[in-house]
Amino acid sequence: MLDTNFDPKSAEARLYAAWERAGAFQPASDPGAPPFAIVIPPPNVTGALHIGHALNATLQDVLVRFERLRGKAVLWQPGTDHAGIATQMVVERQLGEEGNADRRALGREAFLKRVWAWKAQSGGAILRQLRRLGCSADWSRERFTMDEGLSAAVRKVFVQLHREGLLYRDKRLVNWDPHFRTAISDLEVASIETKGALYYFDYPLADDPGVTLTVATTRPETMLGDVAVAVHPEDPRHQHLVGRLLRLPLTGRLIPVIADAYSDPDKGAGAVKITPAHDFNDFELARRHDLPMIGVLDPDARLALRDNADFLAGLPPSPDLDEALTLHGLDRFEARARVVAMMEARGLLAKVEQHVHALPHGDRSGVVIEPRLTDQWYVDAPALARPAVAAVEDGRTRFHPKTWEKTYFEWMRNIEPWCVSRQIWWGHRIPAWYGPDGAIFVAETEAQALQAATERYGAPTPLRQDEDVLDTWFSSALWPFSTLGWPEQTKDLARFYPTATLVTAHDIIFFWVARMMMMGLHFLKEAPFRDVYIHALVRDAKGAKMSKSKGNSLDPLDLVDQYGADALRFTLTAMAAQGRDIKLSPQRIEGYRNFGTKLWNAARFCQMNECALWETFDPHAVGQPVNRWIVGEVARTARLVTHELEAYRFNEAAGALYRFVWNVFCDWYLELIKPLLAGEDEGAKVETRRTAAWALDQALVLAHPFMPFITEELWGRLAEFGPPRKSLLALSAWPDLGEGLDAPEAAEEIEWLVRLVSETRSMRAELNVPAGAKIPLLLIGADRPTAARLERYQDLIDRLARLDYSTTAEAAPPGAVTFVLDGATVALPLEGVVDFAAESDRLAKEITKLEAEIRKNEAKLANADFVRKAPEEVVEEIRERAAEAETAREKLAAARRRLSAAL
RNA sequence: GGGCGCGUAGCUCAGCGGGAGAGCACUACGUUGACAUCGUAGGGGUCACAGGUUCGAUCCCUGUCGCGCCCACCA
Repeated sequence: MLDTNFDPKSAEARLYAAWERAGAFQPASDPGAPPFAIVIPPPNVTGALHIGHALNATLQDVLVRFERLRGKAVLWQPGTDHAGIATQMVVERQLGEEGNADRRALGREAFLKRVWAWKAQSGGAILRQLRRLGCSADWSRERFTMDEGLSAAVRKVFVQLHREGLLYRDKRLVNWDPHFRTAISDLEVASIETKGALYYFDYPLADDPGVTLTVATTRPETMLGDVAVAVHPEDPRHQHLVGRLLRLPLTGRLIPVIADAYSDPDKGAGAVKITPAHDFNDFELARRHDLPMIGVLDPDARLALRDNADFLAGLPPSPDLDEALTLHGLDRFEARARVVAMMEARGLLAKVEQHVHALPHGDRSGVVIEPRLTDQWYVDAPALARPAVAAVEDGRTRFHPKTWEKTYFEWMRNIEPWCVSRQIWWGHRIPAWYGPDGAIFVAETEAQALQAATERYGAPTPLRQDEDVLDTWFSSALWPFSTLGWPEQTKDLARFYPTATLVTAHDIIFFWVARMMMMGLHFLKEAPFRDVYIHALVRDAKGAKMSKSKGNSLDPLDLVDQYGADALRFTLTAMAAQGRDIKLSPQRIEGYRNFGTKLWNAARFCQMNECALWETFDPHAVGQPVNRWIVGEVARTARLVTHELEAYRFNEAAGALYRFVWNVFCDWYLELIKPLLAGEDEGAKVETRRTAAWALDQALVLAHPFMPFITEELWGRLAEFGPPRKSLLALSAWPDLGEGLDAPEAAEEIEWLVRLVSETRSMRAELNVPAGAKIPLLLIGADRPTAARLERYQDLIDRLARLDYSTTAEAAPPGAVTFVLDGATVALPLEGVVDFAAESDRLAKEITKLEAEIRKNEAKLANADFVRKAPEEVVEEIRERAAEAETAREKLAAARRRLSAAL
């Protein structure tokens, strides 16, 4: 016998082990089974599960379990990401906390050993946590972005793109993170509103120091790298200065005034200083005007002046220059203050204004990003983006909800070259080697590079490998095919690529989805997935994105401990409506935990009543109306849940299931069959037991994707009294019930019954009839079939509505309260039990309500346009509604008259 | 500056052209042997505001106000 509660703590691990033992998570070997593959968005290998992962994984597991039950060969590919900067950051912090030398002092090899050790220690924890949620990924295929196979894929992609001219080395401005001392991509930069100051500097003319041109800057320290001042070509204020030379204060460099439309007469001082090595716009402008580029910051964003040949070139010695050189080695912000002071001392600081502007910050380091001129590797993203855009345009890949396609297009159509090299150590080392003359050899192995070098130099020549590693997202971009064995042409690759659905949050559409699309289309010629389901972000109370670094994340494992995995899963699924972010509350989870308990106790009831599954049970063959009705409801619910899941409306699917189990099966069906189960009619009893068992069984299957543990447990436990199960629930079959099971006449009958009971209960409660009091019920003016129904369900009605007896009658006795059901009047003789004056008031209120309804409907029907233009069935519906309201009003008015007479 | 989304019951949120919904919270009643993690009944909403389209608008369009997010060249 089942306990009154499901105990997740004792059951979850046991059930999970049973699934794994049965190989339930491996794709079906049946070659005829249609494939269905999902690759997991690989979490950071050293990370911990947060609520966003829980949502993401739950939705994938719902789909995967659903499709597995539908008989597909399902592969949920799990794995983890090495997460370059993030992981390196963690280990560097550890080194710091231990008081150890930093990574540079430690050396590359020793440092990497540390990271691998950390990975060995903490890596995989997050995947174990996913198991606790019930995730049915095929763990036997777990991959890691830096394992041997995936690394081979990375090298192959790098080399091939390079050979095709789609990957190249270039010297351009990059977003430089001075904290990590590495380049980062545009995407890893976040604009943050920052308070600063706008400084107005006067730059004197070289041959007429009395005349100055004022420029405004938020970054005074970069003036040391100025190479020009630009004014707008049509700005009358500065026309006469174009072509003349300014003497840059502090350094004495002679720089030209040039005309360029980039300069906005309305911004700042109307003339803008040009520092090509430290500003993206200035860089472009310098290219147009063939200006030199003078970098004045080192990798730590300190001023680099002393041994800086670019900076010193052509500068005559001077006391000013000597003073400027004292800034060497100063941090950029310190230098900023010093430069301002030096300019002020020379009377060249015109003014200072407070200024708020958006500054780029490293999303990991949080420091202000410094544009810096460096050599980096770039992927020709604009070229790769074109097919990726086309694939979504023509519907080969579809986003759900569709609105995200706009975001995708917007970014893809304006994409910039992707800087893929990183000056860190944890990651895929760039497979490029340099010869003594600077020649570059890109090859998948060092041996191949050396071979190429030998050919080039005519003799074996030592090469130096590129020190940098690749952007983490470079390997993630290959995930849908590298995990399947590519570049080998494996059976898995042939079977599961392209994958079916990608499930992810919108914050990584650019980082990941777009890049998988680019790489998948380029290397496999097919988009990596047919559907992209974008789910909500789980946010904190303030609506801020949850993240480990902010420390505002909830721990899903705590919630699992507290409520069970099923409750958390059902909650997340039920809240996963498209298009809105989720704010999670424990109360909500509690509510859905109770739903599990409800299902459990429904099963317990069935068990107590010996509702065992009958192997040859045919739902088409049941005869009792209540059984025919529930069979139809099961079929309807199965169709609905299927339909909603196919459309990725997880919340609708969960809602349909919830309503069926609680509001239909428990609230009504189980109550309605109690007399049958306790009755004398053996035939009806047997049929009802089998039907109840069948309906519950179907419900378990339908609920399994959402609540795998409790349903699997019930599936097993219920078999203790019936025929043995052929398989675990996880490997059973999804209901495929057509419309042949619908039983409209049975449904109408049962719904009438439900309304009669509900209305009667409502009446009793409203009139404060004590819950224990048994009262009679009289049905007046009923047609033959309705009267027959009353007779057929008399016992049931009496029980559910707590009646003394129920019967048909000619007329209501004088002292009776009444209500109207369909065409008939229901009378409850309550003389002496209720206050007739109060009842009269109640009737008056009801009548007023009905009159309002009648007026509304009649006004509609009187509107010729409505009758002419509205669809026939709508007009008909309003007519019926009006007629019903009118009958009800008449009956209630009559009742009120009787009541007055009785008083 | 550009874009996306949201303002519906006390709270968290569904719904989205034809009679306003759920969960929780609240009120009253209830140990009718599945379930008190429960049952029965109930209160509670000019569906942000203003225009428009329509026979009909919470739903579609426009605008306003409020809130959130993404993107954007640091004068």
